[in-house]
Amino acid sequence: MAKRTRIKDLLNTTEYNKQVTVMGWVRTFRNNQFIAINDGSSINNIQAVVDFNNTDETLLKRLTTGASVAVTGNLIESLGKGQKVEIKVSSLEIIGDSDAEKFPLQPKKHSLEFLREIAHLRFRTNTFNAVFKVRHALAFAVHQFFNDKGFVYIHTPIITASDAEGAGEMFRVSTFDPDHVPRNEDGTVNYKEDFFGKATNLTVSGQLEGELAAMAFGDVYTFGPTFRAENSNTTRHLAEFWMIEPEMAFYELNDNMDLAEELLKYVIRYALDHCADELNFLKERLLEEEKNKPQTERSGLDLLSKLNFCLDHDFERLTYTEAISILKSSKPNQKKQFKYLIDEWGADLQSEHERYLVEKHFKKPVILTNYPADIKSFYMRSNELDEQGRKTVRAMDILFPGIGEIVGGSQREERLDILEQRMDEMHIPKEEMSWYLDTRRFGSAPHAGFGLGFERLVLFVTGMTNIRDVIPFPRTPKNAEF
RNA sequence: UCCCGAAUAGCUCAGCUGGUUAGAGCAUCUGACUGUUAAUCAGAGGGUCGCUGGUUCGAGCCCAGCUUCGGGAGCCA
Repeated sequence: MAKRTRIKDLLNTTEYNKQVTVMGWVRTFRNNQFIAINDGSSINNIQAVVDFNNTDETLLKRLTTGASVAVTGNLIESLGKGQKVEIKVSSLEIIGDSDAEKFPLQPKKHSLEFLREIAHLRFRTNTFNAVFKVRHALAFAVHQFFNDKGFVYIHTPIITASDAEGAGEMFRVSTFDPDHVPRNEDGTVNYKEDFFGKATNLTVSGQLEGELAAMAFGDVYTFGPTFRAENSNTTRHLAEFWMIEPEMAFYELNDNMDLAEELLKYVIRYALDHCADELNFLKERLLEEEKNKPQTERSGLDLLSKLNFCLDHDFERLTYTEAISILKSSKPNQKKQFKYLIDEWGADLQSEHERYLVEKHFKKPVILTNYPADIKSFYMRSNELDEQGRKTVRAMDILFPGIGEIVGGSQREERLDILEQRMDEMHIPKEEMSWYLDTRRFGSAPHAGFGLGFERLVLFVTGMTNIRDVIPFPRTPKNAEF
């Protein structure tokens, strides 16, 4: 094809009176002469002006919303207000027609629910253009952050045989014909006949494999798709989501927290620096949205202020025990406004409690640490019993306003005997995990890591409120379209 | 999975106490206009009221079940 110039470059230029060719999709065609063209390079359109008196009428009729076009013409300073530059069209070609009666996107506001039903076309809207640009920038920033720090990007397997991670329900991977599953004499499924010769699943976490690599490279991370077959129907859960999981040798819990906070601030700053147009658009969009909400439900800060606030303040760090005592004496607990009242140490925190801490009490991101051992995973590093004889582990959760848990991590238990004891207590089969325990048998070392839910990060940075709107093709219970 | 709510034109919604031919804005189409910014003006077309069953002389409206969607909870990232 002929060379094209990206609209983004033209919008920023001051070099007028030069011949340019632009290819993109028609957003609107106004007044029989003004084509707003978008090619995805910018959230902003370029205006191409057609001389309708000297243009074939049937050609003009084909300038419908969604059609792809190539226009060539002189780039000039715009004669109208609202844009700096425009193209005075000398040649116009419709590359692909778009039947106006059938094309579902109109030059007007659509509900996110409707756009979710046409996720294959929603890329063509301003909102999703912005969201997925920011998503890209964040992903890129993650790699840059770790690469600059000398971390090794490890590709952990997507198909796994281990089912001991306990991170959630798993999707089975099998080539069996579901109508003719081979069985053993006792009626159980004979997985020896299956593709891998054993029962296999889609991964729920790359952590255990990450630990293996960390015991050689020191600092590693994974960034890949993760699958949970939980029947979760919320604005914060996906059956297929992307997770970033760094794992660092010779790290303790504090080092782990430092890294997580640094990472989050780095990628947020990167988005602010590289997606100014997009974030500004999303900010305005959010303000518009909130106009229809009662005062009490509006967020105090606009999107950009919220992100900057996050960069300018240290995350609040406190232990589970400290959190319980704050919650115990909190107003909603005293006035019995919590659905689940806090009375005893050891209870798991409900999201209403997490929200109270983050959104009401501290009003900033919070890192909770040292949870009761009973409510956490087997691999987390045990602390000494506290003065009251209570057992905690070196876990940390980072809670973000409006999102809840965005990071979950811990220092890992590096002592073989204690790890094995914990596995026994929690009925985790040690035989199947022998490869994992080898890390503790041979040159064990203190290490730590965490998982960052990528879509939850994108939610926070874009200000979107439903996780289905920050991944191109969301997979949720009863939904695997496209 | 549980609780709450919703489903009416392509989209966003209205539809009274159950009563004649189900409405509006936007979009679309036709025409006019021609420096517009979600252009404007005039006109036209467009409906199995989510599905199944029930109550009733009569159901978009009431009842039951189902489906899908939204919000919240749980599980978590």
